[in-house]
Amino acid sequence: MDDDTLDRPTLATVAAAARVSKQTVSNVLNAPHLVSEATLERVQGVIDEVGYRPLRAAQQMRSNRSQLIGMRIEPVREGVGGIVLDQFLHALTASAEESGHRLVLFTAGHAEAEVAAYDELVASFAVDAFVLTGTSHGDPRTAWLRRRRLPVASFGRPWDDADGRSWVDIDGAAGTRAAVAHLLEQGHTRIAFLGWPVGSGTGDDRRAGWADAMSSAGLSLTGLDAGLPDDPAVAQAAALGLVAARGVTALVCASDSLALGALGAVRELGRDPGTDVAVVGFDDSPVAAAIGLSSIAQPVAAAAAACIDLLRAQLDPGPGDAVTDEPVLLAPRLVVRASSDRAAGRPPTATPPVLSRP
Amino acid sequence: MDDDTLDRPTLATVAAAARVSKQTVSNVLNAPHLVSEATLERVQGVIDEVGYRPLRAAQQMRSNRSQLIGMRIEPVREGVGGIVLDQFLHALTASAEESGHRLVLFTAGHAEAEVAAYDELVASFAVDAFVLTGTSHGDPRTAWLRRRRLPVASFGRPWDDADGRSWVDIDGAAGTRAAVAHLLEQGHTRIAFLGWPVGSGTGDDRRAGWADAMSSAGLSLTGLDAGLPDDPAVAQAAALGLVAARGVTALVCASDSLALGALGAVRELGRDPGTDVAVVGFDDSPVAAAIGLSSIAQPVAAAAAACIDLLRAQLDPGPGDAVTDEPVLLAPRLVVRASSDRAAGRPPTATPPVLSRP
DNA sequence: GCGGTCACTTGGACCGATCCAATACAACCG
DNA sequence: CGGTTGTATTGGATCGGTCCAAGTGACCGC
Repeated sequence: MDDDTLDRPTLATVAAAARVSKQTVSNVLNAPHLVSEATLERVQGVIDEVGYRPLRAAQQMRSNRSQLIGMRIEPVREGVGGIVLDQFLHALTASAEESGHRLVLFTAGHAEAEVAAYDELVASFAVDAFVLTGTSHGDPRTAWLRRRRLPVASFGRPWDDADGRSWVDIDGAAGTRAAVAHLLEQGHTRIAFLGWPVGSGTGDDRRAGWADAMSSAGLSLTGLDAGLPDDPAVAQAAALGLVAARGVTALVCASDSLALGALGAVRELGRDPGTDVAVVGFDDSPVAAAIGLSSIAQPVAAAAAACIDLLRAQLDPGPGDAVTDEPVLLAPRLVVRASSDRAAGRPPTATPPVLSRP
Repeated sequence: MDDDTLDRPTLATVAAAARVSKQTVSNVLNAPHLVSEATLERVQGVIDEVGYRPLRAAQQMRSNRSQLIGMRIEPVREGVGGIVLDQFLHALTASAEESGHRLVLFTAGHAEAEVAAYDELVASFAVDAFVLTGTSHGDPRTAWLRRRRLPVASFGRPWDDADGRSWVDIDGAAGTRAAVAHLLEQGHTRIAFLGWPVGSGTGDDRRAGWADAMSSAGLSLTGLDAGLPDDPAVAQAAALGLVAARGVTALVCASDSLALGALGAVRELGRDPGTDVAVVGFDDSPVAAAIGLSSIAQPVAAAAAACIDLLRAQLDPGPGDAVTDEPVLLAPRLVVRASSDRAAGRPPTATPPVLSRP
């Protein structure tokens, strides 16, 4: 047995071993219908035997396809918020792999630097496509990419219509609507919303769902809506006021961080979370699972798969794919835990507390 | 002005515009000392003007360097535990970029599939190196990679000595020692350890630090050591016993999940966390920051940089780099928050509770 | 003035795949 | 039986860089 570990087999190697030309080997892999049954089998046998795999770089030189998808990740991590993006990244890797692609990561401090990074990746690496996250109003990135006609899919709506229709997002409004419905069912009527200041697309979306469901139930919204930074301590103070002064018995929150603060307020008032005052978070981060907080889970795996589908449609616009180049809006799923479940009663083992330090 | 947006400039394009040969342009970029001042400037000018960048795929064909580093990420996410790895991933992307490399992600269900993925990456993408995480006893991956003489760095000790010395890890024992020291300073003497069952390298390491510091202080370990699955509910029950029945006033935990459970037990007993009973977690996950839990932070950025250094030394073994091919053990940092700080007193706003559902 | 060194520059082969045009050979048809 | 089709296979050019060996002057010392 010769040591085949030294240098990798090439088309020429395989061709020689199978006594055919390089081109025929190439055809076996890329256009099998052009090859006769007999040679097909023989060549395939040699390929398997020597473990031949075409070198992507060589293919890329002629085909201009790298099979790589670029994605930017944040250089630093913000608290709990980044977790959903990380989950998305994991799912995206898996989805990309299913369609023969791989993810390449890069960082960029600010939007300007990110465009420079795109430039470099497109020019030198020839990344085939990009997945964007955290798109915002007037995003310079989408404009740049669009100008170059590069395949793009974004996770999160580009809140400007001009930024194209190639996006996948979670229907935040549907999530908070479901939360309100669940709380109404539990007998609550004074249901407040703890969200971010008006202006962030995502936050406004989630607020809208709450407002919508409340109005539909004939309930007033007055004084039940808070716009806060994504900080548990701030949320705790705000929730304190809502529960103590305004008779609120349930809080729908735009994030698990805010919900964490809300739980703190409930505890501080000596009420029992879940039984007396219900709290629902958003994102279903590991924290929520760990402390028994009801939360709205984003279907990140489905979102990732949808992103890849969008990219595929742009990469090779086949007849069947033309239709799929449409925005995708996915419904989140409410995960009910002890923090909003009266039926569960007071859980026997409970209550790690949360402290905050001035 | 001709439209240079249509096809990207190549070496030949630049060479023609600067009236030199392709090779000279190549030298300008790769061996500037061979080029005269005058032509250097002129060629550089053209390069900047047309925005030329070498195509990585073409470079790779001759140099056999892809500038890509492969890293596997878990297909599914386990609770809070995976967060450190995600943070590491972010830091690694940044570090890799500084040395001109990029990260390629891939997934693999089980170890066997992972080796197959390595095979594919090495053969077709020509990944230059790999970063491993979560290495374990008798890991088939390290053996395979070692056999191929592929540059590898692992984050986390390969607990078999045979698996090489190219690793970076956090000194868990130093972390728990620091936690014990901090708790002794706060006046605690009944300090328990909430960890995982004996057998996991990481867990045993963290336990050893606690045991070591306790012994050094002349304190007994008997009955103060618990080995549990990484689940807050289980930890809560265990902590309950330790505090109520054994007079424990401080708990050092092998993870933030366990610490979360411990805090629950403290609350359940009506004691005040931080003042009456102190709790210290491990990993400093966002949860810890959010709820005011003291925790031991892993220096992931430093670990990532060290991994890249190890890889660089293996990729081009220069004379200066030979020394750096040594294991790296980094000291973690204790972050003190309200859950273990008597001086902080009872925080005014506090206590989101943690519920668990049967 | 002539060989030799040095600094700079160049042409051409080459990496490993794909694309295109050309060929060999059989079958089929009028 | 010549001509047309169609199938199976092949050779050679090509993508855009890097490596290697060779070439061109200028300058220097003897």
